[in-house]
Amino acid sequence: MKYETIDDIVIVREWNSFEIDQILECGQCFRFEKIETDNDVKTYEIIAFERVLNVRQYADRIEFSPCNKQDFENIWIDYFDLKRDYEIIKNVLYENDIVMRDAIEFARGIRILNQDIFEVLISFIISQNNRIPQIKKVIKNISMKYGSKITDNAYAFPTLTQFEKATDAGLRECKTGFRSKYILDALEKVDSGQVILDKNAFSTADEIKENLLQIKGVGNKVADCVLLFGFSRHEYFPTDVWIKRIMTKFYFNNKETSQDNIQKLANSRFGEYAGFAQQYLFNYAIQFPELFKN
DNA sequence: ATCCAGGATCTCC
DNA sequence: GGAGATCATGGA
Repeated sequence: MKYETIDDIVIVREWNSFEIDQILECGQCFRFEKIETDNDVKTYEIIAFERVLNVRQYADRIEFSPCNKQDFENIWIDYFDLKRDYEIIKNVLYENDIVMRDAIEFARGIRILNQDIFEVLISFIISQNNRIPQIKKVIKNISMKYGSKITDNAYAFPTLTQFEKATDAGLRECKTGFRSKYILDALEKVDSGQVILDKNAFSTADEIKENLLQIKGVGNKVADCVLLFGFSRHEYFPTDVWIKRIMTKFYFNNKETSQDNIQKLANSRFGEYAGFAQQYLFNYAIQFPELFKN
């Protein structure tokens, strides 16, 4: 990947497996806005790591702005997972798997973002029994209420310290609903050190998961999302209703099966790339909901 | 109006 | 250890 810096714009001219609309709209993150998409350029605005980033993708270049060289190298290369070769992953997942082939071909430009762990934790607590547009609204409400103002209309996701003034009533004003008590429990346990959101604090991913599961409102699926999207544990395969539907239909001959069987199949078939497979499949499933209507 | 959503928990058996 | 109700909120 080659890039250069002009004023406050970083321009990438060579890349593979990067389509900004697919990366953001595939359900892994919530703090973005589509500015425009036409034939020449796709423009999105992202809020992450206390910054607002504008991404403009043309046929021959991708522009990141405002962005200096340091931020690009210290933050965004990791955030967009730009050092990983997704062609290798896709080739492995392709083998002997016509379903994965279709899912990947449908969105070859997906990448798994490396997001802030704390933000991922709170965001996916909010995601339970909820819809993506509503999740985005709630997170935006929370950021406006407790987070720092970055620009005129962009607020950073609150830090743990900023969340200290959060109350049940305050969170409910942000439309968190019944999840407010779960958020408060997460905040308390992270603050006390009972739950540790540090990539280096545990030797195995299963220990991280055990640690996360102590939080009231964090179950198997939310924990797996935090592991995959926050802790960069790409072998985890978050199994929500959509994954259940698409796995049941295409890998279990449309016959209902247990969560455990789905996990086992994902592990044996996708292995260390299960998390990537999950994102291709999830994205594929939500784009064709009519496939799963009985 | 009724149903359901990137689930988890509680209750009951 | 599985099945069913419940949890806010809002869009279809």
